[in-house]
Amino acid sequence: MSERSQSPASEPGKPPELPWTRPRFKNWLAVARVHSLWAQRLAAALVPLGLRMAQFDIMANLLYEPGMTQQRLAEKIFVGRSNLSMALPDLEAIGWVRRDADAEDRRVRRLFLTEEGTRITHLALEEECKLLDEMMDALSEAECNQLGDFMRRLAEQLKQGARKATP
Amino acid sequence: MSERSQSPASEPGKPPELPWTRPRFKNWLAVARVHSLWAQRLAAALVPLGLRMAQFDIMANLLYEPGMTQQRLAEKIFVGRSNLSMALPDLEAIGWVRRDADAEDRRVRRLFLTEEGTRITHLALEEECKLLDEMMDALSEAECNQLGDFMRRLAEQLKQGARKATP
DNA sequence: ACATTGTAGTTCAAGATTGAACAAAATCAA
DNA sequence: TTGATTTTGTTCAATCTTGAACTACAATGT
Repeated sequence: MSERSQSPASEPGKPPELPWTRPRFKNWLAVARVHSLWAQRLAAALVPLGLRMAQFDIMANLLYEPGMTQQRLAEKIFVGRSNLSMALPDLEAIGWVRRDADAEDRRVRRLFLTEEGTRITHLALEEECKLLDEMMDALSEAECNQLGDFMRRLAEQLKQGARKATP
Repeated sequence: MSERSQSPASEPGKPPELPWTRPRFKNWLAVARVHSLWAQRLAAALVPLGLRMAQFDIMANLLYEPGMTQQRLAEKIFVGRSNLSMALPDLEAIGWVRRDADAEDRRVRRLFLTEEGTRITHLALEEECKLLDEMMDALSEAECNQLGDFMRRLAEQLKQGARKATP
């Protein structure tokens, strides 16, 4: 397993080696850069729809899985529960999201898109797909799938490590 | 070029197709997920050093390229100039960063890590590399390099598109 | 020289995001 | 039942981030 072939850990005495020469570091940097660029482009594309990124994230996930609790949604979009407690009232006020009481568990609020919310979310997803197609034209279909494969493996590995750190 | 093979754009009348079935969409989602997971893990690893992510981003870049102007640094880390105007005084007060006047251009402030700032940044980079090695063990060296290649191509493509949109 | 234009950095107000402390409801253990 | 624990969501204060308006300086054109 753990090859650790690319880790010339800094030895005592010598000046610590900078990581920018290491392939893993450089390659991961490229991931971070694309993510940032993408976030900017997407956010700009959503402005005409009056949507902010955080709102889009919420609404897209509600379209995909209606009736989620806030707890579950927060986990899915990697955000604190308090975040949703702050954001959802706004989306409710705009009229894009409904929060229904749960019959079984009175603590829970079930989240749904309204009709208008659904419409906007579809529009936003269309914009995202346009941008995505533009960007992904740089890769063949096989390469794109490989990218996905790599990323799913990295996510798996990260979650493993998290389990190890929090037993 | 532009194949656009994976875009079944929603036709009028039919219910719009959800993008989660599309390979490009799913694969990109995996990228976003890994990025979020990574950000969380890294932020947690920096807490013991008393560093926040935004600060680490600044300091790592100053270690890599000392003497940058705020303008240039802002571009490199994809934040607004005002962001740095807010963050840098804190780093100065802590004593991790210096802002020197430029002899040639009196508008400019040249940014440098202090000795202590350099030390902390090296420690933080070591932590990052540890996490990175842990995560990247999921990929072979060749796969890791392929990932980097894909990402650099995506970044290039995105910047192309940005030029088209802002001529 | 002087006016115009462009660039570097700051300030400020508005909006996001977070963690900690909290209340309400459910669950579990006697 | 009662009491302890866990889970769900909210509130609040602190921190982050941003865009627009602003100051100060530099570069350019005439």
